[in-house]
Amino acid sequence: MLVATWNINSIRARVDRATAFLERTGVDVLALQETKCKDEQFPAAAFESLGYEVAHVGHSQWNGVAIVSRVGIADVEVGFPDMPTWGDPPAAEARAIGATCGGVRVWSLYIPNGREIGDPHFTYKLDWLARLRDAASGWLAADPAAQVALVGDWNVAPLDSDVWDPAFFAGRTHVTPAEREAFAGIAEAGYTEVSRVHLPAEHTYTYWDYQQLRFPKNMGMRIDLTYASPALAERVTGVTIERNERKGKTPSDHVPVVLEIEAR
DNA sequence: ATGGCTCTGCTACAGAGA
Repeated sequence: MLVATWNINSIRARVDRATAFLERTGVDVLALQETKCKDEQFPAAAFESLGYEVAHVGHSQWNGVAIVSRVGIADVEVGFPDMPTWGDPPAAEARAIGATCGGVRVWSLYIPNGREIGDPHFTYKLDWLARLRDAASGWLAADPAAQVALVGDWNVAPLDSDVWDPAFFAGRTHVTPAEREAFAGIAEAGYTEVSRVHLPAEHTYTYWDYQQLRFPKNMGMRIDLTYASPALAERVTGVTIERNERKGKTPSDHVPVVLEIEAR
């Protein structure tokens, strides 16, 4: 089974890319982030005509996460337990959706950006990751053999070698010790970040800014990552970063990351 | 690939992204 994650940066602007990607790769489960639309605006028919089912949550032009699956999509859950809220009045944002697909509990996650160090959004980001750690820890406590994939845009570069120039990021978000510790909390809860296990090379990126010719110069970041529960991690036989999806006309600034999972 | 940002709502620009 193939499970992929992709920050698509508007599903309406790139639905043709997404469907072409599914047809080309045969991915069974695709987790999307930054769909940037409301539920009724999501182009579900384009996926359904290819034999996929869709679960989506989106409230506005911001955020939005989805799971697209051709191996079932059961027990859809919008948001995880005790997920932090944002705004005034406080409300749950469309940043997490879970579903059981082909026997794997897949979570499509869009971790808050944080904006600037010290910004309330930065505190929100750290809190969001801490609550996710607690939820993920609970899932393993309830079932140590759980098949759980936490995939998405984490907005954290765990290592200095995950960004094109650590000096550029000094004083910026995504690389601070606080963010990296919050990200590591998921590992401390028992999960393995499987993309690095299979793709350990430094300067392996999943995102390149649209500005300043960052992609042709390969000045990117590795922020689209996958935590797998112990029982799932041992079934992951390979990971692929679909770098070519950053090329061509109107790409997303992120590319898909594909996990190959062996059958049980 | 041969270039120096893009999406949304809205219709002028502002907010957000990272």
